[in-house]
Amino acid sequence: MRLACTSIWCDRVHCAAAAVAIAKYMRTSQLHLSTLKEVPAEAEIPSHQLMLRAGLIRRLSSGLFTWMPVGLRVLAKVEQVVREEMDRIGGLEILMPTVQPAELWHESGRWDKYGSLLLRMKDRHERDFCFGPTHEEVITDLARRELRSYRQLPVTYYQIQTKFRDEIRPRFGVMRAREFLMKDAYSFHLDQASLDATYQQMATAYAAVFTRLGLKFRAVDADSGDIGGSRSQEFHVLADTGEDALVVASDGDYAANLEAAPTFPAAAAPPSGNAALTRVATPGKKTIADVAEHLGVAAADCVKTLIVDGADGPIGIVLRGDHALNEIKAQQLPGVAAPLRMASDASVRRVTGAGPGSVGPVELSIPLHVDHAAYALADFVCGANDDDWHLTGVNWARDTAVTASVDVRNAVAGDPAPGGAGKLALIRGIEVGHIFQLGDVYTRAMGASVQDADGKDSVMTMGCYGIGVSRIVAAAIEQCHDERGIVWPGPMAPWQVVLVPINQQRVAAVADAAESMYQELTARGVETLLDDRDARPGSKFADAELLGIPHRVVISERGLTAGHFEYRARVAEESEDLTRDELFNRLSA
RNA sequence: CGGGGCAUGGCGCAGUCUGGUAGCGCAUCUGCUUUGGGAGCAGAGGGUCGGGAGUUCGAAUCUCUCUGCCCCGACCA
Repeated sequence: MRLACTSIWCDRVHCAAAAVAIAKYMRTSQLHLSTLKEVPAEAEIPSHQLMLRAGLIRRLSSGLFTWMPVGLRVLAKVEQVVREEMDRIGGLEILMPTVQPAELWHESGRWDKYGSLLLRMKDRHERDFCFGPTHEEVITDLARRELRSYRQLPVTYYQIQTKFRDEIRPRFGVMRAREFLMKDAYSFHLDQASLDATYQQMATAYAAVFTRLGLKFRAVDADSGDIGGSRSQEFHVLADTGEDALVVASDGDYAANLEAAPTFPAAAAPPSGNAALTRVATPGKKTIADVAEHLGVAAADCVKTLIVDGADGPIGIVLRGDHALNEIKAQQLPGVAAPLRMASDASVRRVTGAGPGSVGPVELSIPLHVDHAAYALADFVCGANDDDWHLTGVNWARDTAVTASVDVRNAVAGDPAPGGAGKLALIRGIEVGHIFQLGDVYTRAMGASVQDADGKDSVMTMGCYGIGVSRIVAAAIEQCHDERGIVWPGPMAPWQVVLVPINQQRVAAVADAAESMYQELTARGVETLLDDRDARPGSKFADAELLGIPHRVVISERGLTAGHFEYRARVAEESEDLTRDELFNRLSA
């Protein structure tokens, strides 16, 4: 859901520093490379392990990381691609403060709503501030001061800056850090049509960013979450280790985050079974798996009844035994409390007469929401509202008062896709971008309006658009690595080429040839790393592969004698011998 | 927030059960040799064993406490 990544200060000054860094450290002897053979114990997933092993980042504290020179080069490249694509669609780059006054958050109502994700602090005058986790309040404040006329609209501001979110559980290195680098953009409009147009431009720009970076990605329908507003889409880098489950249609281009994927009723009315309603003893069987095994039926022939808190007392939600509750859908159901809370065991017992594990929809007097798939069952099994007893042969029409069903479960593979676009498949992704149409949630709360053509005040409508810049770095590694290390897509690689002279400390011809090639490639604008360390070839090769540099050129005495250089792509299994001209052609391509 | 685990040199670990004054591999430094897949030999430096308190003649080891980090969970009906 949330964007998260890690952190560096990044304003224009910083970017200038990064550019200097890019120009300067090109020889490994100057670079203070510190690669590790062994995996640090703290790292669990490949990207985190490799970022530590390759010396891209160092941890300061939980969820806080220092970007080391090589990592910063990669981060700066991602940042620059994002900046160029924002500029291309007319975004205006600004830089807002990271520290924000509480007053603005009171105006939007989020000071209380945002909870402990917000890092709060006081200044010397005991005034409340927070470290910005996002900037809707600040930008809306800016917009209401700066924007006077509809003639100034639409406008899109963006910044690339450090965010801090006090995550419940930071993990996976910069993948879900507390401090991270984010590009956040905000657009302001007079009407919905204008917002639609910018939103669509932004979607196109995001696709351009991820395409340019060389990543496999997918745009998916999404829930808007805490930030508010209506329409939203997420951009996910596809990787099996991704934290988010996505559904994609077999036909067409429909895709959605699992939490936002609708499911549909199989039929208008439930089938009528003919089994007799029977009470069966299920001593000690609390879970669907236990009950199904005990009775020798499939989990899909059972229903489970969850009791959740509601505004006017507990509410039941009924699902097919093998299906999972979708919390976002659940908390949008009439009467259900948001955020979703499971009822206490005591209140479950009070309203059902049984403890959790023996609850069912038959003769249950509280409001019930029954999922479409559960409603499509006949002769099913459910709890009897009596401890250690279940019912079999249950049928909705005959045995309950339920006459309708709702969508409250997670989709599963094989479910029909919306609009008849075939079946859904499940894949995994890492959320690296999210675009929202906020409407007037913030502009209305904070009084951001302009004069329209009729000279009347008109509340602006708003969109917001985020990219997790630092998370992209980790996501790219997660998507693209092998047992030897990182395999950067070219546009993200810290260098395009690494030159590995062998025995250059002793063979002057090798050192000279390497230096000459280094100078020429650099002059041609090819980002080249010269491994001039007095190290054995094996360790240079291992580092080049760990660092994931796309192209490697070996300069050796025997190669020079034979008139060739050994070239090998990071993704290739074999090397090939090329002449100097062939090599330059290859590397310039 | 709940549960679990861990904390010993820069990194990875052993030693803790059964108390006796700290060890291995990698890395680092010096010298010699070596040079096409993370070199060999010889030598060296580096740790008040996360902090504090306690028990004991004696604590990395036992007790209490604090802190930090990691993992799992927050669908259970």
